[in-house]
Order: sequence, then C-alpha cells, then structure tokens
Amino acid sequence: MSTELDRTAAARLQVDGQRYTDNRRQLVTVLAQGQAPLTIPEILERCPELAQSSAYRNLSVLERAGVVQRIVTSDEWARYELAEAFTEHHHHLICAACGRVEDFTVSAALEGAIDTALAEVARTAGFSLDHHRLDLVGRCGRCAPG
Amino acid sequence: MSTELDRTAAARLQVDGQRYTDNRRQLVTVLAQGQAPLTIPEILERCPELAQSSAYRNLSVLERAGVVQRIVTSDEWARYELAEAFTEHHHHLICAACGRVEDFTVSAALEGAIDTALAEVARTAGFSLDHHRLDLVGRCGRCAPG
DNA sequence: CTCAGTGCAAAGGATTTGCATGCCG
DNA sequence: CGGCATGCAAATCCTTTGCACTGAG
Repeated sequence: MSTELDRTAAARLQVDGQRYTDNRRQLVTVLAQGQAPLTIPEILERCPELAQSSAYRNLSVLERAGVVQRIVTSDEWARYELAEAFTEHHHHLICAACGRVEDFTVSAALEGAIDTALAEVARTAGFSLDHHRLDLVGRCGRCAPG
Repeated sequence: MSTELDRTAAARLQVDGQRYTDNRRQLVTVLAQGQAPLTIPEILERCPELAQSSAYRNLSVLERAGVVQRIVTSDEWARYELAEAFTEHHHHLICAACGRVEDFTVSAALEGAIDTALAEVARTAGFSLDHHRLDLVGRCGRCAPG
C-alpha cells in the first residue's frame, strides 16, 4: 500500500543502519491511519500480534531514525505520531480532562511570526533552535464544562 | 519573607479546604526562588527535610489549588513551577539533549495573534480553550551541536 | 476528640532490559 | 554463518498509596 511512505521510512532507517521489518512497517501503517497521535495501548489494540516490548523498542528505533515522533501531553501515556516530514507541520488540541488529542494548523503568517520571534529568543539565550511546539489546552466536546 | 505570595497561596488553598502548612510553604518558596521549573529531585535537594512522598502529595494539592503547575517536557521527570497567576505568562526553552528548561516571553502583539487564532481553532473544534503552550525545543549552550 | 498532614515503606504502572530463539542478508 | 529483531518475563524507575503517628482546632 503506502509505498511512498514505506520507501521514505525504509530509507531513513537504513541511514541509521536499521531494517524496515514487518513489525516496523505495521507500526508506521497504523500511525499513518490514525488521524491523531496514538498511545501504546491504542497501537497494541490495532496490532494484536505485536509484543508490547517490540512496540516500545521499535517506536524508539523509529524515533531515532526520524520516522515517528514521541509526544507527551501531561498525563499517563506517551503518544506517537509520524514525524513532521511525513505530515504537515501542525499543532495539538489537548483535552485536559480525558487526554484526547486532535491536530490543527494555523495560518502561514502566524507560523512565520512565531518562527521569527523564536529564532531571536533562541539566539539571545544561546540555544540552537530545532523546532517549536504550540499546543492548545482545554476541554473537548465530550468533557465540556457545564 | 514573600508575604504577598504566601497570602495568595494560603487563600487559594483555603478555597480548597486545605491548609498552608510549613511543608507547603517551603515548596512554594523553593519554586519561587528557582528561575525555571524544577524536577522533584531538584526540589528535594533544596528541601532535605522533606519526605519524598510529602513532596509529591503536596505538589499535587498545590496544583489542584492552582498555586503551582506541573509541566512535562518529553523526558523522564515532571517539573513544577508557580502557576501563572504568580508569575508572568511565559514560555519554555527546552534542551532536547539534557532536559534543561528556561523561561522566555514574546511580544504582547504575538501573544495576541496567537490567542486570537487559537480561540477560532477551539471554537471550530468544539473545544473550550483553557490556555496555550508555546515551547521552543533545541539545544542549550552546553549541549550545543558540534 | 477529630481529622488533615506527615514520613516510612511497600505497591503501582508505564517503560526498559536480559536472554534464548528465529530470521534476514 | 553473523547479527539484528523478536517475545517472554523479570527488572527499573518515577510516582502513588497504605498505615500508624503527630499536631492543630
């Protein structure tokens, strides 16, 4: 199926001296299908054949290779999504009550303004800027107040 | 010392039916002195008398009362800082290598633009907006690349 | 006297790792 | 054949919890 994605993932792994095994392809496929970051339990549900330790191990390998990205919201579980090279640059709506995560984007103009400001901040602080993270924290429809 | 801070913290706790005990005051004081979010180990270093479980328990109480805020960067430990009511609204520079966190602020104009954009996003997604989080991820001076 | 707060030690739970086996290259 | 990948189970490590004790009101 998603041969384009597979090829790129395989290439990135190869750079790291890693193989693109069935388990790893399955993980990438599942993450590509989910329209929001998934927790490990959610991933395992969708890959019943996959051992838990393999999921952790391979996600870690995929993260080092720059294929997936690990994100932490504030609660119990870490979540994984495809790295931005495979998706659009986007941000997260986080429900503070149930932990649910959705994606969103903002205008290019705002992104540009943010990048410009952060580049200046990083320079002043002596940091090298890798990327930024803009999250919106609130309550989703189901957990809505009142 | 910081009677202003103490009074406000005490008041917030009281609303929650909680007391402002010595341990809790000590935690607030330590967090007020640190110029960046602290991990529990760092807090315990500065409060050698404090039992680890009390630190966790009281920070949790203080968080529920809105006195402190728990933040998760991406790594091992959670970090705590005073809630924004006690500080300026600010953002975090996160070192992806060592986990170090520093604070920074951006112009009011940019904050305003972000808030406006996010309010619209939240409305569209059916979320109620609580607050936003803008982090800069990179490498600090010590961990700087090659 | 009652009940919240404390400290110690033990439990919990997500994540990691050791080890023997299987499979790709 | 050699070495990485896998799966199982056991270990780790941050964090939470049970319990008995102390102190404030």
